[in-house]
Amino acid sequence: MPDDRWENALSRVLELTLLLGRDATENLTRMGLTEARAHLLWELRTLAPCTQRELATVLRVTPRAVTALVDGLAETGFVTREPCPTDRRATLVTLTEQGHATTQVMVDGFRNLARQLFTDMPADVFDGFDDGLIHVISRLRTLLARNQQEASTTQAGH
Amino acid sequence: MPDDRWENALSRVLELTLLLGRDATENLTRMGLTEARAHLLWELRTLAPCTQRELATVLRVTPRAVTALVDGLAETGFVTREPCPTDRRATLVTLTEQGHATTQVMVDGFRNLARQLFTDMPADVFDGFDDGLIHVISRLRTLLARNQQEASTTQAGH
DNA sequence: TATTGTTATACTCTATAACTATA
DNA sequence: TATAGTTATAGAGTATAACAATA
Repeated sequence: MPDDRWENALSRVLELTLLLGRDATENLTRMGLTEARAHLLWELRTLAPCTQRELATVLRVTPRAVTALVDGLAETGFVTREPCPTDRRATLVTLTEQGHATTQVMVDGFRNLARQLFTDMPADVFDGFDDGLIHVISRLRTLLARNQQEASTTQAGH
Repeated sequence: MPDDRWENALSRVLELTLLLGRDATENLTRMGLTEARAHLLWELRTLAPCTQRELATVLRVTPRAVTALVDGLAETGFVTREPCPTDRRATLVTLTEQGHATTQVMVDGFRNLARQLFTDMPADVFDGFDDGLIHVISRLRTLLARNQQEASTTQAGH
């Protein structure tokens, strides 16, 4: 198989990420959310109530960034902070009623998008698409793990 | 087909975008680039020399943002500004030698990634994956165009 | 001692608005 | 008048470092 076809496919993947990002930003803006805050809310949907430390880990940002994001989400009424009963250093972030309603809108939007993207895709194409996704994600995970390893050995070398 | 499979596929697409972003950020950081600056450089690869106005249009950001990005890229030696010979208001952004070398590294990385992602994907799976991408991108374009239209009519209604 | 979250500070990206120079 | 790019200003997101409270 010529490399051209692979490069075209990867170009399409990148275009897809651009278009999805554009769609998401538009919809989130209408809900009064940014992508970073929506990402936190999305994780909270399954993790709440959870500590800011946990959020920092799953979002792959610093605790400082979580403080800022939770500040914003609390000011706009999506979440509240509560003291953690078992660890007085920690605070638990929970969804308000508005926060629950908003994550539900996000879930509905997600399902709706899935339906609109795939509803009239031929079954055999869908199967190949899904298998391809699994394959590509697996490859990418391997690559990232390898980079991670290289980075840490490089650091150790200093 | 049950909606579950569509939702799982969309989840995988989102995961893929996350992983690709992580990989890109890591590689770009090593080159002394951010994603925004790399995006501008990537467009410059085919457009240079071009005006900042053109860059603002293709990057979908304001002229002000382009000024800031070009400032940063010029300071770090990737691009230079030159007066536009046909329009004295405009400036042409061109790639320096370092800029050319860097975009070449980016292209090589892109090709390398395509190879690593698809090299041992069965041909029939690849075909389905690629067809699926085309289908999904087409749907998404339609959706975005519809949202765009709604937004402008809503605005006109005021 | 290690961990949780904060304050202090700074950098990048982006936007709007007002302005200059040019078309 | 309209356009290209800038300055001024502001807000969001993120990072590092120093610190307080707690484990």
